[in-house]
Amino acid sequence: MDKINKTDEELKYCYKYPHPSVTTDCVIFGFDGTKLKVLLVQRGIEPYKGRWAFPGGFMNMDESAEEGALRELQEETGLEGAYIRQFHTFTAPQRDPRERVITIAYYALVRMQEVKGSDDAADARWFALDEVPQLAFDHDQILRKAEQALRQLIHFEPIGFELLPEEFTIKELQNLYEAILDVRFDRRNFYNKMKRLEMLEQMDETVNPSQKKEAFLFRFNRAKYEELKQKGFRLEF
Amino acid sequence: MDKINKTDEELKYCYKYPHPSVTTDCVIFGFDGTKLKVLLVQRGIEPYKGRWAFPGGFMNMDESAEEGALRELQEETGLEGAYIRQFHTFTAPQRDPRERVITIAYYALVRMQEVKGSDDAADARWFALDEVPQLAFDHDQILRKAEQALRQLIHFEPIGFELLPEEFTIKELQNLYEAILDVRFDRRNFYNKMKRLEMLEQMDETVNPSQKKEAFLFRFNRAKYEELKQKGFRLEF
DNA sequence: TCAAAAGTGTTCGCTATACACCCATGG
DNA sequence: CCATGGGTGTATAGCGAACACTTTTGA
Repeated sequence: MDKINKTDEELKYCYKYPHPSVTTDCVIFGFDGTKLKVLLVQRGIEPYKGRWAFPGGFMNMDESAEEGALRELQEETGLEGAYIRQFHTFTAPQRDPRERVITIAYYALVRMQEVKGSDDAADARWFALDEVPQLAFDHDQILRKAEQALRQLIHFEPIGFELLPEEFTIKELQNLYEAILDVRFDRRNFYNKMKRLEMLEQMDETVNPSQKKEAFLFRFNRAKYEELKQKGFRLEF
Repeated sequence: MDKINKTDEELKYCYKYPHPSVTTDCVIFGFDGTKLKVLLVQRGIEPYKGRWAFPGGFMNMDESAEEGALRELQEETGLEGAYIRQFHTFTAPQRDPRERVITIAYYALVRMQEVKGSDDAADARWFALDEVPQLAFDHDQILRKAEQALRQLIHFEPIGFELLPEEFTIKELQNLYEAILDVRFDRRNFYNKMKRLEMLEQMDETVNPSQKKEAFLFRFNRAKYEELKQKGFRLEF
């Protein structure tokens, strides 16, 4: 169960009662314009060597869990100050076969375009949500909980801000909502709703590659959103 | 900062790197028919001796955080198998002046009537939400976060089940929703909405003490609720 | 010239909201 | 007999859901 004595190592941090190790793990969500994706890293060591897992690591004693998660995220993706959110702490006694480890799990919403070493890196890769392989440890469970949490948050916050590029088409926005909520919307109703809400600002540029017809680009009107939210409004679908 | 050497104690649990202590704390919500309340205990020892705080304690190495929280809850209130839910883990490095302690926070929804040693116990007392004094540690912050989490959950789950007695009046149900969401509803619209949803089962008994007119008692029709939920329905206000 | 994608309405039914009336009870 | 609280109904505005027409462009 718990290894009290580790042979031939320096064991200089001693306590009267046993303490678990504490890690942070980060489910990094991205959006490619069509599908929701997560960034996984392949484990190079046992246990679960070769399996994919979420990036994460031990929390330092002089940082909060959030600071730790942001540090790990920076190390993995190069992103500074990404949008992250704590959603659950996983504590099953046997979740790590080596010793007692609890993990404080965060999810991050990032723009895939801004993440270095994307699709082709050997040890870090984006996976579409429906193509995620079996993961290390209890990370399957962590992913399910992260999806749930994301689905909840979207009812209260305009998450699109963080996952989409500055400028995007209405169709991309709709794809995003459909991917997160796993539903289908009527194209025209979605458009009408967005227009009524007045949260989108239409750009002059209409460029859109590789389609039949050119599409307008939009950007979020964050000020307008904050104003609506203040008045007790909630973004709902 | 971190005490590596505690004098004249047995320090038999040793690690290569420092480990934080891990506790669970539980925000226990109750409802008296009018106001939302929380159960606090008064600290008998330093630090923060005399201050009120949420019940909680160290997580054992052979139990999950949830089991730990349930155990603490049972010890404090005598309640078995209460409805609890993890909502956040608090990790600020200095949140405990003695040593590094992180706490996994839960809230519990209980029926005040079923909790022993209620309003008059010396070291445990119910406080209305707007009468909570300044708390120990970072528990003020924990309370705010718990309220937020409760307010979120009420949009997706019929929390009334857990906080109200088996039988209740419509007015009590309305008071509960108003207390949690901090809004006011029109009495007649609330009644109509409940009627349309068909989630309430009217009892024959109409007893209601100390009022001008007798009021009907209702109970939740849990089966009906589950059925609606299955069809993608969400309880909203 | 045809298929596919995008911009823009219109209609209808339901629900949220505002509001009114009657009944019972205790002072 | 009136003030208070509780049960029940009705009218209206606005939103969600279903649905249609036009335009552009590449094959």
